[in-house]
Amino acid sequence: MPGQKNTVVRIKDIALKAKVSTGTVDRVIHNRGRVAEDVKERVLKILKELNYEPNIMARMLGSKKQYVFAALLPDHTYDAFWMAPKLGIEKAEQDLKQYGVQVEQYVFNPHDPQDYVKMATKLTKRQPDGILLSPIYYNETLPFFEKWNEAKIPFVLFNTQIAEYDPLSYIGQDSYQSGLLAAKLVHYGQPNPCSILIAHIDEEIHNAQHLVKKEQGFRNYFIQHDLTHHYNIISVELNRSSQSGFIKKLDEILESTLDLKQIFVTTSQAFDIAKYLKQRHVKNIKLIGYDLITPNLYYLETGEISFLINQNPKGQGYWGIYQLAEHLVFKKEVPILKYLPLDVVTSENLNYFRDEKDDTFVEI
Amino acid sequence: MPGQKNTVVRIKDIALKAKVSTGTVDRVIHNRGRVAEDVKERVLKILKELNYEPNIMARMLGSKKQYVFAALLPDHTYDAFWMAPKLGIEKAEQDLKQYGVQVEQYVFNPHDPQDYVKMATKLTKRQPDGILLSPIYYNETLPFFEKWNEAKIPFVLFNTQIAEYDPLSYIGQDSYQSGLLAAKLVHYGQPNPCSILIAHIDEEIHNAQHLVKKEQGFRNYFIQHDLTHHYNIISVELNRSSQSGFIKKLDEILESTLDLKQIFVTTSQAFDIAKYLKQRHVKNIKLIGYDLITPNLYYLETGEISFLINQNPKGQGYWGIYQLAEHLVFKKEVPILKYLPLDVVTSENLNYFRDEKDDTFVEI
DNA sequence: TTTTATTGTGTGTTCGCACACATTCGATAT
DNA sequence: ATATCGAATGTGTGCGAACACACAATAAAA
Repeated sequence: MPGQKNTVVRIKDIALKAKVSTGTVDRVIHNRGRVAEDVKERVLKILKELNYEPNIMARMLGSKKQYVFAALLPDHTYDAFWMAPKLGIEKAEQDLKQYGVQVEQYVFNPHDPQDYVKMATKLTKRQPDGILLSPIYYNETLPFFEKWNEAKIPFVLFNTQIAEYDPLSYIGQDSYQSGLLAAKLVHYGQPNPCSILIAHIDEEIHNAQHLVKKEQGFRNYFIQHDLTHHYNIISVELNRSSQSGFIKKLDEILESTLDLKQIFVTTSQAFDIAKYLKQRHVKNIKLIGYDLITPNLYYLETGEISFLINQNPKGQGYWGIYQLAEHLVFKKEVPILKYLPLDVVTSENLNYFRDEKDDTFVEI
Repeated sequence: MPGQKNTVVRIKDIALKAKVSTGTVDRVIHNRGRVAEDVKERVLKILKELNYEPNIMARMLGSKKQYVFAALLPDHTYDAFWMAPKLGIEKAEQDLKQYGVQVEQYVFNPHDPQDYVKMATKLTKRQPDGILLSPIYYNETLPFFEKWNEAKIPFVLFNTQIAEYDPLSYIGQDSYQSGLLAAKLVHYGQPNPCSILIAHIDEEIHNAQHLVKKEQGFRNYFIQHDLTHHYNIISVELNRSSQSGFIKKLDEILESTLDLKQIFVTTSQAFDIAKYLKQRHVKNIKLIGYDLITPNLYYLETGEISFLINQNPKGQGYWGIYQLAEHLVFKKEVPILKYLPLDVVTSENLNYFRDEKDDTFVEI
């Protein structure tokens, strides 16, 4: 690499060349003022000339600045899905501990918007240096975005995207694209005409917008590939609050749709349909769902579920916190939008995706 | 987490508690000797008790030790596959630069064992602190393993595994498992009886052992699922050195196997079969292959290739170097065997796996 | 016994940066 | 003219670990 000095440039070197003290250079670098305009110019010029890059190690060591990040996320005792982000957040905290990063978790009842607001308020009072949240309540969230913008506290969204305000970044999946992917898998496994069911289960828990996009993607695959006249795609919203209602509804669909060959579950509750199919001894209907939660994995192993699309929830938590650190601690630029890979998981490659011990292996 | 102190433990704290000086603690930590046995025990105990973890920043700053790693890998101009590991290695070098890590690449002509030995010799002369290599020539490699063991230079293998000697770790995929995965995909897309072709192309370039394991995994899937009487699985070795011979062989197979519905290509040359199928206007044969190289991606987009299994070659390079750093720089324990995830790639989720810019997103 | 290794232990300096504090200098006010 | 103030600049210390060195105590060799 041309022009690249192999001797590392230090503040001292800059000071020497600019004929000032290190203190002055320091003031210029951190823009702390109290430097004559001409001197500042001179130092800035040399800084650029020598391509000065601060030594991160020394910087960290010197300033004992502590960073407090706050994470706002649903309580995993209500929905097991949220266990993974929590683990990711904690892993990130562990990795970043030595850089003075500390993460406080604010968990709320995902069924209760009031609780969401309450915890968000509490979090805001704490005045953290950065915020990570899954903004599952749209309207309730917006006022906080304004507050945080005013207070210049960067926030990162995960799992649920709200595009109206500009977060530092969004970490999650492209729901539309994941619908397309699911459709591809369905189509690949079912090349002949048939009926396909899209099932949204317990939609009010996760943000409904996700599910809509998944369905759009799914349906558009068939439109784009000019397959609409071969496939009869129906969609249904199911609710598990009443177990008998849930089963009755499914019974109805199966009775009225004799050529039903595939079910695409847009949430992580595929296992409930799998259970139903097993009970009814239905063998010829294939199932695709989301998320590697335990009951899903069981049916993936037994074959009731063909594929699970991994939303990498642990990674969402991990990278969310990591983004904040990249921005605040390492002062790097971070991408505004970051979609995580859409992992196709079967019982054959499951091992590499499930959360084993401290596995940090990864795609780069 | 119970028992977790939130105050960071320093050498000073250990020294205080053990009623010795920091120098003594330092000697114990680095096992430099010159410490009375009983004192050593005491310090060690307290070290463990307080769960001491050295401050990386301070460690790096204090010792300006530079690490030289050497990477031995095939020249990507002979086989595009090797571009990705190279990029991964360079990315790791970039990430680790600030910790004083420097990587030297030794590239060889993958068709020439002599060149392999020549570069390995050159590398060995350099006496690097750590070595990363893809040992594609078994016999030629063993003597070097001995030399490196003697010189106590840790080495990491990637892509090709040699189990006889004990490397610091192996980074790559589980070929057998990837065969199973491919079989699952084939079976899912072709539930009805048919013939299936396993094609090994240009096998002498990559290590043949890989391909054998892939085939084993593939065939065993059908055995395990008691499907052998439904499927006729044939395998063939193709060589592209003669284009006409390549085509002739395929013509023969297609003529003699009328119910051929799926082809599983165990190498990254699926695109060549795809090209053939397109030329012959064969529409009803599905194709599964490996690796996201450009020609494969083209046929993945156009639909000739159904799935590609991503071997994550960039990740192999990246994590290989990273493992060395974990061991030598960060003094962490590293897993001996590290299998990278088996990614199922279609045109719908391709974007998240192909190497875009600086993407560092990942599963954790 | 004195000298010389050997072992055990403590002290001090260094790394590059951040930040608190000290100093200089000129301008204005008294 | 001298005190006062504030802007501009310099100096000094600490962060935590690594490592060189100093010194003490003891053991071995003279």
